[in-house]
Amino acid sequence: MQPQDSAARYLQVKHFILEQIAGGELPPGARVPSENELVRRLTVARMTANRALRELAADGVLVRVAGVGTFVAEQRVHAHPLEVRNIADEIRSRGHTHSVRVVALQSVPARGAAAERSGVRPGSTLFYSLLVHCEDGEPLQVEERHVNPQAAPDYLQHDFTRTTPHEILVRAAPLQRAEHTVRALVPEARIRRLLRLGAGEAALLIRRRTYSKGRIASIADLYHPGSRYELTATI
Amino acid sequence: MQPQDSAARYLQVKHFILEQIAGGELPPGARVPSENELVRRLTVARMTANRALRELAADGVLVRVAGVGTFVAEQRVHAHPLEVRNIADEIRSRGHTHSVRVVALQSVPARGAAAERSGVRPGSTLFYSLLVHCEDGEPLQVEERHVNPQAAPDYLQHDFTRTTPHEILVRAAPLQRAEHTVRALVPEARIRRLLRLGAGEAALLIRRRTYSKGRIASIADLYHPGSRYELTATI
DNA sequence: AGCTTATACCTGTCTAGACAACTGGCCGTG
DNA sequence: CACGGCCAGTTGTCTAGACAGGTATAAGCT
Repeated sequence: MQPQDSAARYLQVKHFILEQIAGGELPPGARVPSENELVRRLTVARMTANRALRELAADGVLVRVAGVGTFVAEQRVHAHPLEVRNIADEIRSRGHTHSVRVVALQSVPARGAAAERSGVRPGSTLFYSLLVHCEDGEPLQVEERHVNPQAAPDYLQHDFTRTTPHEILVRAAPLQRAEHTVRALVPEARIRRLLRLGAGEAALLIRRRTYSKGRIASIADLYHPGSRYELTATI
Repeated sequence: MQPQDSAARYLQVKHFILEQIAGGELPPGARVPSENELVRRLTVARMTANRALRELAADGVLVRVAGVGTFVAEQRVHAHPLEVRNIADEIRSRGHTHSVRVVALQSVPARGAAAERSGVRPGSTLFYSLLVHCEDGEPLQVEERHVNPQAAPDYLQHDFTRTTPHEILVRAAPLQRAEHTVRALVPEARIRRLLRLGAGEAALLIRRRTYSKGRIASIADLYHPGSRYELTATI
């Protein structure tokens, strides 16, 4: 078993490909280096390159055609399963650019529904952030989040255009469990404007509650435009 | 490339395991033959056995622990994050009464989008059902379903007020896999009326594709009122 | 008894080589 | 020009062997 800092070779190959997709050197439809090419360039065995490409194909990142080659998959319009995965990776894995707009970032007193849902006593302080994640400039997710200060004391100090809230939380404390609730709704005007939705358009809301050390670490309301986002899961 | 009728060895190994799970010889939690055991019993290379077990683990069928062994995962199909439970069970488990109204039940020619999604050739026959599931008389789900006749030849003969389509399909043929797609939308008038939704209300659409014997067995579009239904998942 | 060590077994990974099957293009033939 | 065959490149798979690292158990020592 390789230690974390020197990842397995097949993971290095996967990252080699994924980074080129994220960086735009490999746009959708582009031909990916063949297995033998990877063998030469990365000095690995063909089986290792094969495993990397095969797994990326299984994830839908690549498309392989026997006898022809391996190509970057055309943009999948849908998301991956309901795993705890951040939207930035999801967008980048489609080869698109991810950008964030920070609408609000502050500490707020816990009160009313938010306090009740967070499980903290009313009056205590919560961190609050409201971000808009865009794919190629188009808003794809509004992330409204309340964070338990005990789970990430330096939450407000981060630059959210560089790291996502989820990454910060994961780094601060291991997340044990996540509860998801998925609903369809026609959002209030505030959310609608941020997502640039029409008046009658529906949104998909994923409310994600993450737990760390037995306490609620964060509650995130993730709004997505119903017309441009869908969740997929395979059992 | 092996021809279809003599599957690849690693697929044979996967089937060898899957059949023992399906047959009950390997209940959840049971220890699966180790890689070396499979090498001896099935006369394959260890890499081949390794790939089979690794893929089954990636699918969540097995759980592997380095240094210990490989085991059948606990409750597979019924505990997946996005498991969409039988709506009848779900309603009854809340202590409410479940009732069904059969709006349509017929065989239809496969054409257009439905044919394409089903993977059957245009012109062949599909079974079609349109049901409304109610909780205490209130519509909670519109179930629009296309069924592959090969998966359940006697589909149209059943009394859907007593058994649900899903139960019939499970009984007719073991379901291998299900794909779910979740979307939010403001439904067309036809669905809106069946759900007794207001003009601007959102609906949660779950499209469920089930596979049996490698073929699509059924495609179901499940519409739910956004205001009264939500999907929950724990990871 | 309690602790340490050796050991057998397990998964995880990597390698080098091999053969099969598919694809596209090149080239010669009719 | 049309057709068929050859060929290089690619993916798909399988093998036998190797080493690393984790885990549980048994043996041995204090």
